[in-house]
Amino acid sequence: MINIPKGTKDVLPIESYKWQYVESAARKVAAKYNVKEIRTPVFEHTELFTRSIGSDTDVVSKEMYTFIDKGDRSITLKPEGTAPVARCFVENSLEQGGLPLKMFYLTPVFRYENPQHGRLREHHQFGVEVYGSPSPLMDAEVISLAYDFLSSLDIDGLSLNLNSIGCPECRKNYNAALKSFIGENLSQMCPTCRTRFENNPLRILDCKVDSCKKIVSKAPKIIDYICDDCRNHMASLTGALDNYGIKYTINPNIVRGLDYYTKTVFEFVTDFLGSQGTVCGGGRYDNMVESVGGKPTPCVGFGLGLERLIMLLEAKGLSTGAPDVPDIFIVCASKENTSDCLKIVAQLRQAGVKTETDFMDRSVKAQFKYADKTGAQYVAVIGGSELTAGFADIKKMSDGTVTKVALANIADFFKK
RNA sequence: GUGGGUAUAGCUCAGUUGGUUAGAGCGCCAGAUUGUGGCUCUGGAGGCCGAGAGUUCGAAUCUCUCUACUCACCCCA
Repeated sequence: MINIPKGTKDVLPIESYKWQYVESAARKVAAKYNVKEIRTPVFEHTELFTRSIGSDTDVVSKEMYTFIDKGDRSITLKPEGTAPVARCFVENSLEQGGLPLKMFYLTPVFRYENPQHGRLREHHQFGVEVYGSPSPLMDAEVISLAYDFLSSLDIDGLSLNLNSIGCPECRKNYNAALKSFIGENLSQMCPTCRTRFENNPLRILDCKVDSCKKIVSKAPKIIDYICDDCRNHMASLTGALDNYGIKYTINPNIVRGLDYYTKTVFEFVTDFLGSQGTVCGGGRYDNMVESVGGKPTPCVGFGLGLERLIMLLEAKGLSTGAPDVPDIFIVCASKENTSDCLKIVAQLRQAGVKTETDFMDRSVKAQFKYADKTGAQYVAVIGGSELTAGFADIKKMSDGTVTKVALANIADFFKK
């Protein structure tokens, strides 16, 4: 037997309705905010991710599904949704369509990680990306969209953590402060961090080596180093969130694992999912478009994990939608009537009635049992007597009541 | 990458101090008088007991190795 690859999951027929439920909720909220869908390929040139996400990040340095294709190109399965959108934006000069440009995607993403509860090698994200507006009010718009989406699924009690990691200017100051602090202890740091010290000091903050963590815990905090502009940006954002009535917590420890973030970063976190509590994470990335070769364009967005979202709905006992069921199941009384029954089935379907019937040569009783299992709302037995009389009894399965309906009018019965 | 836990029917699990043809519940299929579901009853199908090696007269059970799954660190969604 060939098994499913590690860290991936099938969505079975019996549970696919849950996905349709959250995906349709996502599309609904996107429409409400005038956000248009964008679809990009599952794979991209590897360089897109190394340049935008940052080659020192965990995602790029050890979690990418990268391979050489038959044309000798280095290809990578998308490890996140933001960079491909930036590539698409630049490649198609989407700024010419007028800014801001608001986009969303529903996409699989791939990271070579060690799977655990709420963490997979392939997972799916609902993401929103807004291009062109530097305004903190747009940050608030994006956060409020995410909040709106979660609320539309009746999710409450998530905490919104907010932080600013500054612009390149304050990052420069902070890096200097960090470097002078780390510099004194550099000899005690791991080799990787010594490289980071030169290339990307900020990355040292989430090193997992114990000795490094110990030193880092005493390091200066970035939020104490952001410039007036960034400070004001944060203030306007929090003011807007107050206006919307969205509660938040300033959490100076959020340093996202993707290098492209600037200024605002945020996470919606739950304590219902064990250690994988982040359901939605995002922020502003004003330099990303430039890093993939476009004109400087401010952007803000988020990614939201659908697997975690569905797990959360289930953990909280909230609705995950309901499977689609047939309106009517046609039970064929005997083999001689099969073609007449199928004719009726075809007519009903043509009229838009969700219709099911038996294809297993079952007895009438067994057909009924099966009809019940499909969740069909109504069942009609059709055989010789019905065909000659031109009428059939339509049985409502929930209470057993029966209505006599002309065979020609069954479709009308469902038009109410 | 580093730890811990678990591997027996489609699913959830029993399996006693190693002892013949490996069990239950649920699910599936078929019946309970001739064309009517849910409840009940009866019967049936379905397992190389994760893989390999070892100990033993004999291993689902004991030992070792491997693999998979799972949870956690970390990171992320």
